[in-house]
Amino acid sequence: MTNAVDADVAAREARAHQRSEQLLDAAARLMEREGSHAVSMQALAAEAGVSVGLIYRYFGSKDEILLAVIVHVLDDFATAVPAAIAEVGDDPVERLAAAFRGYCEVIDRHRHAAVLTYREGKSLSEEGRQRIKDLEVETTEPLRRAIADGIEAGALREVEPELVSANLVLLAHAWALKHWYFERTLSFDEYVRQQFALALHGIVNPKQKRRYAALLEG
Amino acid sequence: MTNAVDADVAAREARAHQRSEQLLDAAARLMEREGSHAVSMQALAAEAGVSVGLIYRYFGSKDEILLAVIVHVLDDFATAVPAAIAEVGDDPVERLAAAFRGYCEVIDRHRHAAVLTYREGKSLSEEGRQRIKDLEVETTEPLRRAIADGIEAGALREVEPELVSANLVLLAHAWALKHWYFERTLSFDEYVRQQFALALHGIVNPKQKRRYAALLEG
Amino acid sequence: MTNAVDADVAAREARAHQRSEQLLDAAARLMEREGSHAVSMQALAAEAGVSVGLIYRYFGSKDEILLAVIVHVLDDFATAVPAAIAEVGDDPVERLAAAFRGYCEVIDRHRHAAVLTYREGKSLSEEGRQRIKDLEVETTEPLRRAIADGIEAGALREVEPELVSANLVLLAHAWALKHWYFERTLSFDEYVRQQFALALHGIVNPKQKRRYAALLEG
Amino acid sequence: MTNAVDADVAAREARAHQRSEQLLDAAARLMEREGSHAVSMQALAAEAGVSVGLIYRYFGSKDEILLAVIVHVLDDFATAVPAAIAEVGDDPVERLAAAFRGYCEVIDRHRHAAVLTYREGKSLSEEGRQRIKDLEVETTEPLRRAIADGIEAGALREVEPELVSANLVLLAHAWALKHWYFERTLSFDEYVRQQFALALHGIVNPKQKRRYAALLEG
DNA sequence: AATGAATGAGATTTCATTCAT
DNA sequence: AATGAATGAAATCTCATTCAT
Repeated sequence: MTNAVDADVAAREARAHQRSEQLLDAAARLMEREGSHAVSMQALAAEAGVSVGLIYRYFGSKDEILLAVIVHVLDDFATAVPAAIAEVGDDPVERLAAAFRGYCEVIDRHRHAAVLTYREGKSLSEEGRQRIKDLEVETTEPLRRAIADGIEAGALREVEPELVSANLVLLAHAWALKHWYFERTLSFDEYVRQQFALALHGIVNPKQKRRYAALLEG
Repeated sequence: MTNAVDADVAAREARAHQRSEQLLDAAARLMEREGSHAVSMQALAAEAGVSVGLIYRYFGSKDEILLAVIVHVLDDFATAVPAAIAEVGDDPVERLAAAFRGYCEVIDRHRHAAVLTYREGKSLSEEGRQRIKDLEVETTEPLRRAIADGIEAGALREVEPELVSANLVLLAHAWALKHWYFERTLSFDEYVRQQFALALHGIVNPKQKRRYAALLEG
Repeated sequence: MTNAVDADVAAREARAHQRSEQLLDAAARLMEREGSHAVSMQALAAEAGVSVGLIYRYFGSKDEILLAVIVHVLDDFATAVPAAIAEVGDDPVERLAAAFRGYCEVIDRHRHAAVLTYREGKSLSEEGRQRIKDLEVETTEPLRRAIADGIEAGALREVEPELVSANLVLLAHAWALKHWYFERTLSFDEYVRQQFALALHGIVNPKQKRRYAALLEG
Repeated sequence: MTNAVDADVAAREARAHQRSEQLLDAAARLMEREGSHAVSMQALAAEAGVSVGLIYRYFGSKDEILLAVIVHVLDDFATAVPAAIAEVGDDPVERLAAAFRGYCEVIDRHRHAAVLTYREGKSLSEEGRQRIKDLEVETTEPLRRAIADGIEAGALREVEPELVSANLVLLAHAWALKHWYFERTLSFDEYVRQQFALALHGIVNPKQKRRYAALLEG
């Protein structure tokens, strides 16, 4: 008996989760197509093929949806970046390259949603803003770590990991922020390679340049 | 007779220009204080000390004001960056440093308005969007030029001026975009120097490093 | 066969009655806790521990529930007031006192629901409004009767039983209507005694004052 | 010049006041006709013959309108009751009678709005609720005062002025609350006289009954 | 040239009611 | 008999824009 009830609860939760995803997907699609300012509840309902009222069963307010979209992206970072790092060897610079590429790929997947972080936080609750900041710090940790490791291993100069990782994140975001500009001359792959090469030139230990020649060429 | 009419026209245009400035200033102040989402026509009128109706005598619509604010910032670039360059000598790297600093200073002056460029342009007319893009290209020209000169002079490596200048612009904008993050650890001066040092490391011709030691140290 | 069917019908009706009670209790609890404006169907379902859908099996609409809550209070009067009277002797004034106290006790039991009677009846059906009025007349009958008896017995002055009973009902309701005011200075018992004393002073036959001295003192 | 500006400001304020009155009148009319639950912003706008948006120039929210309607009634008490008292002589009982009649007349003028005070205060701000309570205390002061004077002068028994005045207020409100009931048998004048007579019987000093025979007869 | 009252469309949010399971 | 997801109308409130003065 208990099992049956448990199963019911589980099934319900699964459906609820599915709905949430459906709504977040619709929100992302809508931003993609109409721009992120065009996400009205009516439009979202229409895009998701549900009624306005239903959205409020899954999200308490419009801001909550905005927050969820952002968190969704940040969650993707939290999963994808470590996974990308895990695929390469122990070399800290290669790990950094993998992390940067992973970061860029997530941005590319959520090009319009990714920009939301830069929206003025007035609409977000203080709590939501804090959560985002925490997640941002958390998701950039792999970058900072790889940089710090690289410095310790003598592969990189004595740079400020905080600043350098922030810059790399910014370069990743730039693919979304200035997409109209970059896409005219660069493919995604070229963008990633060239930007990383340029950044690496800025931080690599000059004595190790030969070792990272491939990465430095872009 | 004609002269009198001409004088009238000139006077009128002068007043009109003054009014525009007054309104754009008010808009900037408002964004600074309340965030750029809080700029309603009513709030703008109150801030500028005029009536709502009057605003429509000088701007056809709210979007036109948005456009004007952005153009205003871009105009500041067009004036200030060349001026900054003119103050230093002929060395292309020093010119680049001056240009970057000039760019950052403009951003710092219009911290909230500067972010508007990244706003999705759906609300802007196609014409307006094009104008902004043209101006952006124009205002970044000094950076591109300094980089190209630096390469030609052998001070810089053979990098892509388009990409590098775009990155420098991005770093300047980052002072506005991620201000909450950077201001915790860096003053404006430190930000400018450290970012430029890092960027310069990425593009300087290794053989010229000694010459630019001061700039490279940040 | 018929008997079996009858038994079924009886069982069903019993269950239905139980459910109704459960829902009305939940409604009362909800009003008590959140105020009577906060009774939404969803909240009611949650409070009663049933589904929204189920409520519609027992009540055709929200207004029907409102009506039922009111009727429930009035039913309590219909039961409790005669019972209170039955506990005292034959003296009409003592019967009146008992009736008033009984009336007040019902109000105190349903403090929030009692106020609903004063809600504007636009939401109630004409039929429902009529039913409430009829029940109100019916439940105040014991008061009227006691007053009439008191007059006939010479214990009370020649007052208008209609008006006096209406006033006593009002004083009972006032315990709910102005509870925030009275509870600051009076306990329920004090309220009942003092109000009745005051009212009795207004209607007692002066020549019988000594006889009712205890009640007149409050 | 200053005078002209002052005149402008004064004229504007006068118009604004007129608008407020117009809106409050419309709200009162609407309650009268449709019941106080039917006052939606749309309906109010339609009734007042203005647009929805305009209402928000004069009142910050719907609750503010509700509050203003209530305050309007209470203000009427504050004016009318002392005026009514001023018309009669020095006798405290006659003053009390005048006050009660004044109170009832205000209620009769705002029959539907008067009931709003009994609405659950959840919708009112804490500040608004406090203001109402303060005004209620203030407007009932003349009644309390007359009663206290009557006791001191030996015209009334030693009753509790707080309780008795609350009851008189309640009787006045009852004309609105139970209008459907009383209007079947009593005119407004009869209602006022009979209720006051009854109440006076409850509080008059028995030795002074002859003196107030007229008032005691209703 | 200037005002600001007035408009009304549109945004977010709630909730009584229905219906497939 | 019971569920609760889903609906959609209606409510409150905002704000770009217009227009009489």
